[in-house]
Amino acid sequence: MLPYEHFGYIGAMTDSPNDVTPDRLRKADALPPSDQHAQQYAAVRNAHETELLEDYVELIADLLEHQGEARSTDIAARMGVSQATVSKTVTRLKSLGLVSSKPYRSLFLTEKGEAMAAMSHQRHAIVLQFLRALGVNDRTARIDAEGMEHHVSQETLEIMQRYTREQGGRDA
Amino acid sequence: MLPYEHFGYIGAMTDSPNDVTPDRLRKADALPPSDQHAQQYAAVRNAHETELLEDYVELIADLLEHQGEARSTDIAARMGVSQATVSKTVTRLKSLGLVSSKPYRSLFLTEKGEAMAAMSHQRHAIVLQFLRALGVNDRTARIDAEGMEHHVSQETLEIMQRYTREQGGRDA
DNA sequence: GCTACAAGTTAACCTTGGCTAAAATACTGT
DNA sequence: ACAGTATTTTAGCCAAGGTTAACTTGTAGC
Ligand SMILES: [Mn+2]
Ligand SMILES: [Mn+2]
Ligand SMILES: [Mn+2]
Ligand SMILES: [Mn+2]
Repeated sequence: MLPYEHFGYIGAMTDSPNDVTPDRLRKADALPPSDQHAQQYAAVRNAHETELLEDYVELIADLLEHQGEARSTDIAARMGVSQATVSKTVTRLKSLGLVSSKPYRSLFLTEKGEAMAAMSHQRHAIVLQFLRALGVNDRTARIDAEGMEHHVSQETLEIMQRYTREQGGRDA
Repeated sequence: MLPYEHFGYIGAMTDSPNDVTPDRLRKADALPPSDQHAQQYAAVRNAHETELLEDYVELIADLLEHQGEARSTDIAARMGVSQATVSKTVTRLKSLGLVSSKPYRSLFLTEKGEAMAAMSHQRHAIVLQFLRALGVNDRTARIDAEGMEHHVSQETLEIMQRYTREQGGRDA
């Protein structure tokens, strides 16, 4: 079921055999101090806690804007999961005060939900536009952005934005 | 417990009020076709399935290289989780044929585990070096790379690598 | 106004990835 | 050699995010 039964990638871009990497690059390979290292992983676990919620509220906002309402069938279709899964996640979103709805009716965002959706949307757009500006194919850029967006710091976001702005004028 | 109780970010970089965005940029905001959208999310769910395994084998390889052995105490400290958690995850890694060890002894990678570690390490390095080349602070770059690495396509990796190579000579 | 179908919910189940507390094993110093 | 400490494993717990199957509710057509 899992991949990694076979590896085609390595070797193609492995460090060249006669390695001439200067030391300033090589020594960066050492492990970071243990506590800093732990903070890296903690940040990732943290991002994973809100990731799905962000995608949901963002999608709900998009549906409200582009289709007028956010039905859980549409969410299920767009997320590629069952309606039961959507139902359960929506329950969680409601209990977190991000979404409101009456049973068997369309979904809405609370103030808090809208704020989260706006932030997520903005961040998503910055990452997507950056990837396109870098030269990544639109289809691929959308896939990568969907995952990357949740792991990009404020600092990096700003740099991406600057790059896109400067690069944007060049061609596109 | 979860964030998003308060938002400081928005407004700082929201689309400017008197918006002059040309149409070619604006219309990209439309939702992608439903099935393509679903594939985006599926790709993310997919990445999440192997993410932790990749981080583990990568860390084990690093420990073997830099400390001579990979003890689960060290893994627990570096990952910032309890030893019980490491023990359970290692059981899973073994059942997947990525790690081998005798009970109460140090850990080793199988062939398959080493292949996965090498790939993961390489990808991780490309992303990290790219972020640094972009101008992201090392500490931040490490945090972002730890999460981003699992969501970067081959295509994007190659572009990142090229950028780092070209930009690398400029300053640094 | 019924009937049929679409949409939404609920129940029961599974895996992953965390935790704490307790038990088992290994290691170290005297 | 063995006492005490450090390490590893196990057991029992929990939440998130997924599934299918069965049930409920809403809605459109006739
Ligand atoms: Mn998003
Ligand atoms: Mn996303
Ligand atoms: Mn990694
Ligand atoms: Mn990682």
